[in-house]
Amino acid sequence: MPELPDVEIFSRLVRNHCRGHVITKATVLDPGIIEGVSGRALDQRLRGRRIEASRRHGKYLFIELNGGGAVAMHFGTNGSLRFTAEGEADPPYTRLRLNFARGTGLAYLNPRRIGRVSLCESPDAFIAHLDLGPDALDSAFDLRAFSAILKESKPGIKAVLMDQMLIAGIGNIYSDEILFQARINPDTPANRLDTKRVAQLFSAMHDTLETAILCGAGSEQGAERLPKGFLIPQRRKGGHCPGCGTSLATGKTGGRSSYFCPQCQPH
DNA sequence: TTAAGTGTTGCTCT
DNA sequence: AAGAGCAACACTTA
Repeated sequence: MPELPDVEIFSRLVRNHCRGHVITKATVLDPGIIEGVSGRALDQRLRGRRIEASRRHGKYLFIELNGGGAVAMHFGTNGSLRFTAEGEADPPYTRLRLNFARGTGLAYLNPRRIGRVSLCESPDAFIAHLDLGPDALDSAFDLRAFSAILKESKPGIKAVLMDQMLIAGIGNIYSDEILFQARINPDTPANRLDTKRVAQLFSAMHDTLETAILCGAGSEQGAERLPKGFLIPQRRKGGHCPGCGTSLATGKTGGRSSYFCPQCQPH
């Protein structure tokens, strides 16, 4: 679930509610989600640090601290972030909590415990180390750069959109949505898309991701607030194309299920 | 009731 | 060597 739009919402939550706050304590409720440091070391390194900024690259969130360094978060399959008020109990599945003065806090939730939190010297170094591709919404990542990547990729376009080393931020759900909006079949080899379709796809990628952010993806009601014409609310067994009403088709790529309209997205 | 499906990443296998 | 398959996990649906 947490793909680029969802993580963007989390990033804004940190920016709006946590920026400027000093961490008084880091409470590790589940050491399993922390990578590279012990719970004790994490607490020691975070105590007294102030949150300066929040930024996102692909599906990763970076909480930047004064004096350098950042907390890097990945949300796996169903993680999320919640700002907690004074006296508020930890939401279910809270794995880590950053405590601020006056009793407020930031809770990292992760029911399935897939996903992780770590410390890094700098987001840029972290991104380089993981060899992540450009963020899908980075303004420097233009049609020209997008086109160059597709031209050199022969796998199906869906697999290419989801490859974090090529383009960062798009997962199983939004790749289906983007391809539906662009009316392109998920199995089309990326390097076989003509110039016009590549431009349509690039535009659909931007529109879809930006619209999802505007609709508050990541929040509980996110999916329900998506505009008419989106595939996601119908993306299930027995779902129908929001455009033509045709029963959605399903496919499998690398163990991931894809949903698409056989009418609007023909081969 | 047991079994399959879900979502992301990283590893193994071919 | 690219591509498939699976493990990690907890929960829901068939």
